[in-house]
Amino acid sequence: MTSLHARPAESGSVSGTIPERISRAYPQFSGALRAFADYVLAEPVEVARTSIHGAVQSVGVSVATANRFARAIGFKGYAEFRAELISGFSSAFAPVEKLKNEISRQSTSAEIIAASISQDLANLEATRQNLRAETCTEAVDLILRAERIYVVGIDNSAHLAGLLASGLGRYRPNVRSLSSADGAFGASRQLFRYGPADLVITIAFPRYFRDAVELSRFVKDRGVPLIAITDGPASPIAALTETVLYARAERQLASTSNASVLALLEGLVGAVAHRSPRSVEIEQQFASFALPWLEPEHPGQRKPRASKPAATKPKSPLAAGRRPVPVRKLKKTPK
Amino acid sequence: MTSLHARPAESGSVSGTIPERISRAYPQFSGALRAFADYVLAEPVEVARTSIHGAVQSVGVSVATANRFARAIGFKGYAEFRAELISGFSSAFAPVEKLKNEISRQSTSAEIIAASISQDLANLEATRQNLRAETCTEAVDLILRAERIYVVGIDNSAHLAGLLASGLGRYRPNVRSLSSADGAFGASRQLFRYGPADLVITIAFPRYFRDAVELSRFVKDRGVPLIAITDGPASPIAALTETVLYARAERQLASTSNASVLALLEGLVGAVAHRSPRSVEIEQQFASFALPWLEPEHPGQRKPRASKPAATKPKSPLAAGRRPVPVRKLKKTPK
DNA sequence: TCTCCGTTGATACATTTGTAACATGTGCTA
DNA sequence: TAGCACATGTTACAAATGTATCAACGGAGA
Repeated sequence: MTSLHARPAESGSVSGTIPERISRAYPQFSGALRAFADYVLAEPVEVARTSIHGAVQSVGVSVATANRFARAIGFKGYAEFRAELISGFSSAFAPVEKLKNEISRQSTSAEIIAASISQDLANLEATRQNLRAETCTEAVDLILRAERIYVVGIDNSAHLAGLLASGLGRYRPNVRSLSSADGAFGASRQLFRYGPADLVITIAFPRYFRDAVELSRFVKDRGVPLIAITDGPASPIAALTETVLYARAERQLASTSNASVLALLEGLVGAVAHRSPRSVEIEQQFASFALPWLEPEHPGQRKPRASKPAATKPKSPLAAGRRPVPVRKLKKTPK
Repeated sequence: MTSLHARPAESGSVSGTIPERISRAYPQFSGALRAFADYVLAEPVEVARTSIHGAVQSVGVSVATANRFARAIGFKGYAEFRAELISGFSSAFAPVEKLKNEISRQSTSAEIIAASISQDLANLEATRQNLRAETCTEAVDLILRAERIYVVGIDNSAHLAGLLASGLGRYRPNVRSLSSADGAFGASRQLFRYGPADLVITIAFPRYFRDAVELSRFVKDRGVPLIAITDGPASPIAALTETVLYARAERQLASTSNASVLALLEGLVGAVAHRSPRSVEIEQQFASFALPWLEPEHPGQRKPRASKPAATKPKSPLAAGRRPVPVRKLKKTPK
């Protein structure tokens, strides 16, 4: 990508993703080269994880062929090809890296927002990959079993705590979060009464607030189950409990990104809903209960926005043709 | 890919995904090992694509440390670790796309959370692509110009409104949001006093609450500038103002996804910060002001033994003095 | 202060991985 | 059949990558 210096520019295929490059060069290929190219397309991970020798062995061609292949699609050598192949797995990464360094000069607002969102893409990607199956199950179990649930979050995390609490509150009774009115002291007054049948969920991201850590340690010491939601094993609350969910929340423009954390929390709520016996019913009941407060849905469907034709804007693909679905059915019963 | 799972754990940490292994071994780690582990978690792609030498260079530890790290989490050597790391990328990719549509059967909690996050990835992608440069600039202008700012959000969006308000509050005076204590009536009491010099930001996603729509219409009619944050041109509040920011927030498991909306909001705050003259200063002042409430650097972590306190690379001036991955400086001896 | 111990990095060495020169083989044309 | 062009494989060598040993450093305890 960057340092293709002094190459004899024989073919035009010097950029693009690996599959693109391959299909561009494919017509000229023959025999062994095609075989290898096919294999790369079919089993990119296998190719990525082994060396040139390993790869050719699976295909039955020679190392020379593999090497020629890498050059034929525009790389300096096999090593460069492989490195690029690996990067390709993480789609979100490439653009972010660029943007990261480009901010801070004169950038338009749209660019900054885009960069910020890009970084969240990378965060989400990482968060998803770092999920641990066991821990997720355990967390959901704990939530379903708990008599009372208290969500602790300070400062930034307070809002997240509120969102989590209100999400869980749809399926579980007695969920509350540390509100700014309580403060840590008020929280401790509440938590003093919590026991092994209850549950505390602490959300803490850098910069870690001491109150959050101490409240968590306090309840944990008293035998209250604890779920920690934080950014990595190095976090002070990760050490307090077995049940830790990690979200990556890095941010160029501020200390942490709440968006990726929220994505994790919403996923968690989804998982709880999925295992709650009456979740569908509950949603539907609420939907009809809330009806009077809702803006009347355009009756029937798709009435063209008559009077005020906002005709200035082209219809964004965002809303292209689909009405938001009020309630999604989750047919599922607990095991 | 995930097939290492099944086998019985014979000697401690010999199974599981890389992040699992890391978090299991993490408590015993210290100093350099932690630094390297953090880097692996933070930049897995970078680690995967370069050799052991390249990886350690980015962290600032020695190759020996990286090698020890690989063994410590149960691999025979660094090469094996790297191969496994690479495989890990794919496992997350293929299945998730499927899951999106296949939920509702027996899915594990981790699968559901992963699917949920995947959907948010798609949402973010769409949101980023649909940004309109003009609108973004205009929104930021409005925010910077406004004397007072009121953020309106009901139900779900209330928490988002709170987050936006507290984000903007760092750079602008007189920002408040509709708190649950106020209710719509309380809000109207406030907004009654707002005029053309002020600004209202309304966040509304399906299901659209009538209160949000009416409050917005009310203020707009009185000449108060309005920024709408919603899901598409079909939204009832999109029609009320020119300045509409769209976030895609579709969700399989619930009516809307707040995460992608939040990503947009955080981007917006970032853009405001970027154009605020004293944003860096403000962040730093706050950082030192808040110090007493923060957890001191973690107990087990990073002893100041090297007495080279993390010679961090210079970062964007906007980044408030935080290092996601500490780059440790090696003392280079000339050969 | 000294000694012990754990942690870490430097470096020489072993191994793996990639490259390029050369060899083989096949099919075509004269 | 010789001669050539092209595709492919073999293999020696070069470069890179990974490993093991050992020394330096700093802290804890005598």
